[in-house]
Amino acid sequence: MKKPFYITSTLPYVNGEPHLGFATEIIRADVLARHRRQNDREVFFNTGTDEHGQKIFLKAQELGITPQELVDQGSEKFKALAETLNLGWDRFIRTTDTDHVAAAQKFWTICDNNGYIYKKEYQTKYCVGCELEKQDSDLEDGACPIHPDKDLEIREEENYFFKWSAFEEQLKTLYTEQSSFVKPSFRFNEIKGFVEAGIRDFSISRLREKMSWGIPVPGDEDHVMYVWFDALVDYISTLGWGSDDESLFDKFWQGGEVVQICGKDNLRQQSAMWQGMLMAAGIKNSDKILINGFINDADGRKMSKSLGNVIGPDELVEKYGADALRYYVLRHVNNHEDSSFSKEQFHEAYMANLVNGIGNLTNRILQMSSSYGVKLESEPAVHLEESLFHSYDFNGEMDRIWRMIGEADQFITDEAPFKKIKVDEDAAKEDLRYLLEKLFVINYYLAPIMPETYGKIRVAIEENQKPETPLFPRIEFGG
RNA sequence: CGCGGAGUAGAGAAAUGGUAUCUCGGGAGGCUCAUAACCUCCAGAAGUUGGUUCGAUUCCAACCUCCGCAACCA
Repeated sequence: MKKPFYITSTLPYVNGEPHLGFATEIIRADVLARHRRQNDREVFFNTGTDEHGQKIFLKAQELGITPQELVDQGSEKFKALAETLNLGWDRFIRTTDTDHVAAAQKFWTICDNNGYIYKKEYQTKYCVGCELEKQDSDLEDGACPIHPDKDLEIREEENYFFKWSAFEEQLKTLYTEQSSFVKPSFRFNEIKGFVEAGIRDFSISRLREKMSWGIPVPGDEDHVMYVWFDALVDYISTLGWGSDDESLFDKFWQGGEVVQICGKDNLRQQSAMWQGMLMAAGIKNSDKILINGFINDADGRKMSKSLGNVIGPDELVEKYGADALRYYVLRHVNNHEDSSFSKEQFHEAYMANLVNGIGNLTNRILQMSSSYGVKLESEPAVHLEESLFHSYDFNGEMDRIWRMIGEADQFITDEAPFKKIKVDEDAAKEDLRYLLEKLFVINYYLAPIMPETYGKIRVAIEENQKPETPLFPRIEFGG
């Protein structure tokens, strides 16, 4: 019996547009889910939206709508990715879902009962110019960058704190025992260094009178939970943890292999904060945290609205199709490092590897096999264990598959069955049988990556007919 | 001396203590099954300065340049 496989993306904060970075994260999660299913494992693939907190609260005020209306609209944009990117998740959880709210409160209560939550005075820095609290990271030279001439007010309030520092040793032990807990290793080193430097308890509540858009703290009506404490619990609440039926939680979290994928900005939250929270609640830790890099523009600058250099997944999918974007983020977005992105690069990769690569190869093989009357008699063996997706090497697996495509192209040139057919029909047919088998195998490996293309090639082989319309049509570059 | 990462053909990437590989782009040729696709060949690269070594792109040191993080962030 193979171990069940649990994969979750982060829950993007609903106050934003889906961008290429998140598209990469969730496509990779989807590919892993499909790949593990292909390997006969039971899979639970989780995603959703993170919907509480101050930013939502303020934005809703600004728009003159309720926070609930705002998050209802926002979560639809992320839900739509299922169709845009062809994703097959098992649950799209919203942190405003009633079962999640109940689970988050239960999680709080357990941590509290175990002695890991306490109340303490908390100092905040408040800029009277902005009329907002400021984090240290918002400040420049200890002053608000927008109002550097105004002094910051120090305000005190009582907050609940999570006793994260109690888990410093346990976290170190976790990192020692699970030697590849965080991938890649340089990110693992980063978080180890962070924890070894000493961790501080963090605030996990906000005063309701100041910011009411959060999950109520159990037993204290004056406070709501800080958004991170609530949101991270989604990874288990989605499985029914804390509900009447914990069977999915037992199967996929307790009894399964738990993999989380996130961007590098989430390293700390996923691999240290959340792990500490799990320890506090007495729940098993995750098994692996995969950390992606960022996607920047062609000049290496962060994509942002203010720079006007944002390229969204929607426009790419509209022009090139979901499979093309899925292909691109797996092969040309670096497994771990930051990557640059431009429409030119994308177009180039599409033309070279999809149009001229797998698309053209499919046509040349099926053109010959159908006209020579050679059909695939039986399905060849596929060695699924060779896939590098087992070890989360997206780029490597893609290169491996495209090497096979190149070999098939070269075989056609070298053996020239289109010439042979005139002088040695049997030999030519033998070549075609080999090529059909090769195409079948390649296609099998492509299945988790490009589900739509996989289906088309499968039909083409079965019917022994080249696709009526090209798998990947030639497209003029523009826009 | 806050912590960390990265510098490889025109562009993007990879591997490696001993001939530096791949993709795109440039040049030449071949082929005609294929979506002007495919195949072959050619030109073109290790930031700087030292050190270790028979030999360094690889290991070490310094410097230069770029980029993250520093408790909100894919």
